[in-house]
Amino acid sequence: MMNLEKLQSDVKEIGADNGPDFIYRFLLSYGMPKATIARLRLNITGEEQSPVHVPNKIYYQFTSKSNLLSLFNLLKRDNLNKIKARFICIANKDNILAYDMNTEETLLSSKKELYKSFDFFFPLIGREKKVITSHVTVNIKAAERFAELYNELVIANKGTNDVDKIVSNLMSRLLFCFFADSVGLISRGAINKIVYNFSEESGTNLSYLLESMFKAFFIKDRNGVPDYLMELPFLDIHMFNTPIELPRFNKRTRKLILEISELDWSDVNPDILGSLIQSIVSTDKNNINYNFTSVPNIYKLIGPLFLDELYEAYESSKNEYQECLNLLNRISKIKIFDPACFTGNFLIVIYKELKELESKIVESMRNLPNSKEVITSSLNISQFYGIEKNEFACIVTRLGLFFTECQISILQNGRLTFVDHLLEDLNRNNIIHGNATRISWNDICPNSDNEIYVVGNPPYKGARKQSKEQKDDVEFVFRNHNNIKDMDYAACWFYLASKFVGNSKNAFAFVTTNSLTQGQLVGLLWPKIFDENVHISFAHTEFKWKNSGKNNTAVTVVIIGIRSDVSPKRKFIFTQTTAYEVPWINPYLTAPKVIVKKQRKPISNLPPMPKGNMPYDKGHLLLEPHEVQELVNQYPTSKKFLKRVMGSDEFINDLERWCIWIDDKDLNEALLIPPIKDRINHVKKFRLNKLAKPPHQFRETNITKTYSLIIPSVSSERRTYIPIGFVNENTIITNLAFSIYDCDPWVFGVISSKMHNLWVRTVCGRLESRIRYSSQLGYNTFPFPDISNSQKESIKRCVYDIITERENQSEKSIAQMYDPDNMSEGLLYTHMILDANIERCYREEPFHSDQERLEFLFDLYNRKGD
DNA sequence: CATCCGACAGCAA
DNA sequence: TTGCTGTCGGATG
Repeated sequence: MMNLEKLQSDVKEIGADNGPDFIYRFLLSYGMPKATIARLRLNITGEEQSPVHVPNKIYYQFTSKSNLLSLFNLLKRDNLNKIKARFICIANKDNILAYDMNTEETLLSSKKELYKSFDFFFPLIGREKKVITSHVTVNIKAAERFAELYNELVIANKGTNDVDKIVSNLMSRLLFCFFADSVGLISRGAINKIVYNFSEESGTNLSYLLESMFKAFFIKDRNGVPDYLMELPFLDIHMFNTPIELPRFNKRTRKLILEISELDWSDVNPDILGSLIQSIVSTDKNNINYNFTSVPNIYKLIGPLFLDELYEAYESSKNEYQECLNLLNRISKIKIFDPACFTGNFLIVIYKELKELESKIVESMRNLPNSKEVITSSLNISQFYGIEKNEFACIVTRLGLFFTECQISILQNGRLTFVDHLLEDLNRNNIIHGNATRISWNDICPNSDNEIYVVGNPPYKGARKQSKEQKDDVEFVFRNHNNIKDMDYAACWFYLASKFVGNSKNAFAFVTTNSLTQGQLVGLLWPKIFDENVHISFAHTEFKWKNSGKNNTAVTVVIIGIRSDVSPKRKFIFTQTTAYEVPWINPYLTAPKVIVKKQRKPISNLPPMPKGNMPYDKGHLLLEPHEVQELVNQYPTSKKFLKRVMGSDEFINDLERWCIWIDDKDLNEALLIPPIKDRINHVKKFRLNKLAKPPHQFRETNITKTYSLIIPSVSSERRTYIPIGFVNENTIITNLAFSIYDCDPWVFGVISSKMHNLWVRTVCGRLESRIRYSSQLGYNTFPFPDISNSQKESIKRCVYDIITERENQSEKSIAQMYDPDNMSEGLLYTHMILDANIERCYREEPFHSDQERLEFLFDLYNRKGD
């Protein structure tokens, strides 16, 4: 067992020393044998940049380049999977980027501070579970205390009008005070001291004390400021310049304030700040989910959008004084605009990044022999624009940017200088409180000749889950279009941003739900976007949402970057481990140039595929096996009115479920059975004013005479084939599966085929990443040639073979038979034969890859559409 | 009439 | 708490 404390202190020492032996000493502390390290050293050919590689453990490359993320993207172009290592690391003189191939986490740190995240590399010493480092716990503690204070105040002031408003007003002023305290805008520890000394322990006069404190900041001539507040400076901050109503305090809330003010607020990590605020405002009732974007995800977005390019420009111009000056000038004019900024994570991270680039340029210039004048930084927070609907979050963004500016100033000058200048920046305020779907973006961030980059993570909300207000917003944004009621809320931002960057050299990129790149949304939204003369410039394919908050939202996201057609750039599709250049990126975030729209009827010669029957019953027409037992035992005649039902779950996992199924002519007889009558009454109640269909029946009453095909609408994406099957006339298929009634067996063959499965995976929607079969999108659009009877016969034989093969293992459920890790050879073989038969319907020459199959299908689809 | 979706939902390990 | 995998209902075209 390794001594973790020693490990951490070793990493700290190695990072601080930062000699040329960094990686070797690093590996040594993580328990790598001395012999291995000696061997690694031998491999070095003298080139500074040759990588250090311990197979299956770590791959480390040193670089002289300053932007590690760009280099990481570059490395992805050769596919990280080819490098056999758990950790991929890139480092330059000061910083290190590490990527964990298993957990897909990215760590970006200075070498000096690497010890704070030393647990990131625990897998190297055989520990998977991470411990939380003290550095992080302090910040989380601050966040939790702050949220606790908020909640306690709301409880303590219950009954007061506008409690939330009053409390959040106070919270923003307190947040300001704690930050101001940490950067020395107020003398350090002053807030804690004043509250401790001059308020009653019971908290009764704290409200009054704080009021006087806030007032004191705004009295320029200090007239009327009580002696005990004289150490507070005059700070002309417009957004706090109006008196506010304060909540009542008690012993507990006073104590919390004291505790919070004792914590160190000097580390404005936007990630932490975001989690802090999210925990406070995420209980919001106006149906907006507040989520902050993690720092690694922000980097995924800003790199390809503009940062990589700026760094390239820097690398190529750092030896030319004039070119450096031009670049500085360019940076000082860039505008960054987040129209859904929440607590400003994007803006703060980008501000820091640009500031760092700027200082690198300045440093390069100073070192040039012909360096003339003294160059100083000119990038400032008034180049950062934002819109945020939540007022509190909006204020936090302003404060976050301002204090980041203060911190950088302290870092560069050793102390806080030009305070008036800084305050002026804060007062200029380009962070607007408002609804981004309603106000003109151009008024907030005026288009000019200079570059504007729009970034962010706009709120997602599916069409059926939007509030009335959000629905109206969508209607308003797309007021010039028809057929827009199924838009996701986030689509508003994509459309408005496309209008904003169209025909300019501006560009935008958003983190967003993968729903926008799938299923019906593709056909609904993207043609409208492309009409604005823009195209997808880069994309990061889907990954699971993650941030450092407590409860991670269950959602799968993508990153999409969009540019105007007048200023195209090289196009890249990124995955977690690769980056490849493509000539074109479609809304599915793949390369072929195609958009598949919903079809009412099959475009090929295939029978119609309706959805199954929907109970629409709040469960009252459905019965579990034990309920059937009880019912039949008590009322044997009820047997006549019971049928098996099958949705996806029942079919795939071999579950038994029953329903009440009554022909109209038998209704009176059925009503004689009290439990059935009872159930029907419940359904009647539920359907009141909703549905005309009589309450003893499902909403649809389709039934087969012979056999019907069942196709699950949602199923696991891990299976090679979407399992489908036949059911007889005694089974009712529910709305959770599709069906083809009285289905000819050769159709089973078409739907089971690899060709069809590929098509469905590509053009249908998903539930997160699950397969979501749909008839209008995947079946009706499927291009399949007209085939002869003899072709149908041979497909039929393949189908019978598959069915026989399934019967041979009938003790298993479909899920077990099609378990991707455990499919029987027989079943695999019969499917393979079927695939070959189906593919011969398209052409004689065999297909060599799925890529080729898809391209062939898209081509056929495009031609069928004509 | 009948569909496609969910900043998901619910269960098991 | 994480991993796995499909419910349910209804506004919408």
